[in-house]
Amino acid sequence: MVDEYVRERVLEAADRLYYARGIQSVGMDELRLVSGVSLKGLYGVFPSKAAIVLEVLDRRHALWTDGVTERVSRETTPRDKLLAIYDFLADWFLDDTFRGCGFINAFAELGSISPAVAQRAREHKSGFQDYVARLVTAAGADPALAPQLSILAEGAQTTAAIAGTGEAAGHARRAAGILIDAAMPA
Amino acid sequence: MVDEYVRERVLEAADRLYYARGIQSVGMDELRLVSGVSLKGLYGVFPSKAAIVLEVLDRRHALWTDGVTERVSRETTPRDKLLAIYDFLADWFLDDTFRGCGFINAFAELGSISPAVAQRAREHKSGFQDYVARLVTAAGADPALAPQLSILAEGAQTTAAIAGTGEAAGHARRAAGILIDAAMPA
DNA sequence: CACCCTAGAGAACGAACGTTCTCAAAGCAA
DNA sequence: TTGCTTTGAGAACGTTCGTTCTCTAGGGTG
Repeated sequence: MVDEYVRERVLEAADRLYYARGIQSVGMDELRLVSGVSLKGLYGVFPSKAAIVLEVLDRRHALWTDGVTERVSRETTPRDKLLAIYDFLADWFLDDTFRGCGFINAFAELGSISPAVAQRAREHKSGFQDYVARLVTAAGADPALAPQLSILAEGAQTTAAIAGTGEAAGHARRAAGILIDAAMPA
Repeated sequence: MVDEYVRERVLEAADRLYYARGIQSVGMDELRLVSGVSLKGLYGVFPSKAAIVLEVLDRRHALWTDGVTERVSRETTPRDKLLAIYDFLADWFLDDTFRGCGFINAFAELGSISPAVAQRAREHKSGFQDYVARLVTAAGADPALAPQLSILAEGAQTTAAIAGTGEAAGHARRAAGILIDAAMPA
């Protein structure tokens, strides 16, 4: 299907632009320019900018989930799997396109005026929290560890974004190690 | 000075509107309506919307700093002072106007297109991190504890904002207690 | 009362936005 | 070639924004 190819080109360009500069700061004309798809083409495949935004978020959620699970799966022990989350973050923070969590950014920008955007952000975050909770359960640790590790990951992302440096990943990783040790059975 | 009164009325209304709905979503006309200051009056006291945004951020930084230090000062032991940060957050999260950290939100919305906004966000965060570091030093704990506690506070704010609930404060507080114990001399 | 200065209401302006429309070029079928 | 359909470039439309301008009403001062 040629439509699928056009869709992907648009979504890839939209994700890059929206993430780098904010959603409201990027107009349809610039998306046309960068994606190479004419305005008529854009509106032939998507009904509106709002629909593109939601699909971009869905796509980004899938990329994030794949990236984290892939990195975690490379470790063998339950403890290392939990810590791998912060290794994944460390790598991400070094990417010079890194500008924080796209869902936090989208929520900050549109969460209060677009219920659909707010819902995607909530689903993204609760999905991650559930994933961490499953890793914690598999590790046989106190379930209370899960939200603590999630909050550390969350805080590392915004701290790194605003500071413009990646150190937060290491700080969060060390804190996670201590919390894991405190929550794991001897 | 009557100008000072007008300024404060404008800044208070702007802060409330920008925080609740995002900066770009609030026009000067609505600010006129809510503040009760005419457009001519607005532009008589502020040169532009961008200037209002920066002053709103400065004002919000002062309010945050005052609120945290006041809450911390009510505790006596170094350990309780550190934990008081999360008690302050817990109260804030219960406020039904709570919508996350205004600096994270402003950074997400404008950080990449307004260097001045990005700078205020960085200054706000590094100011808080320095404050936590001073409390950690006063407690005689390992300095590495400071960024860990800052990241927990950061993560609690965004987690609470997106989830729409305040539980994150308690989770962060419990994690902080464990990290403090691990970093304090016996 | 007459005068002047101020200040508010709101029109006006130029730019930018999301979305739709026009029109000419291009591809394809016969 | 001729005719039909599709497509892209970009003009156009209606709205909204930040900012400025106009005009008028009101209030203080002589």
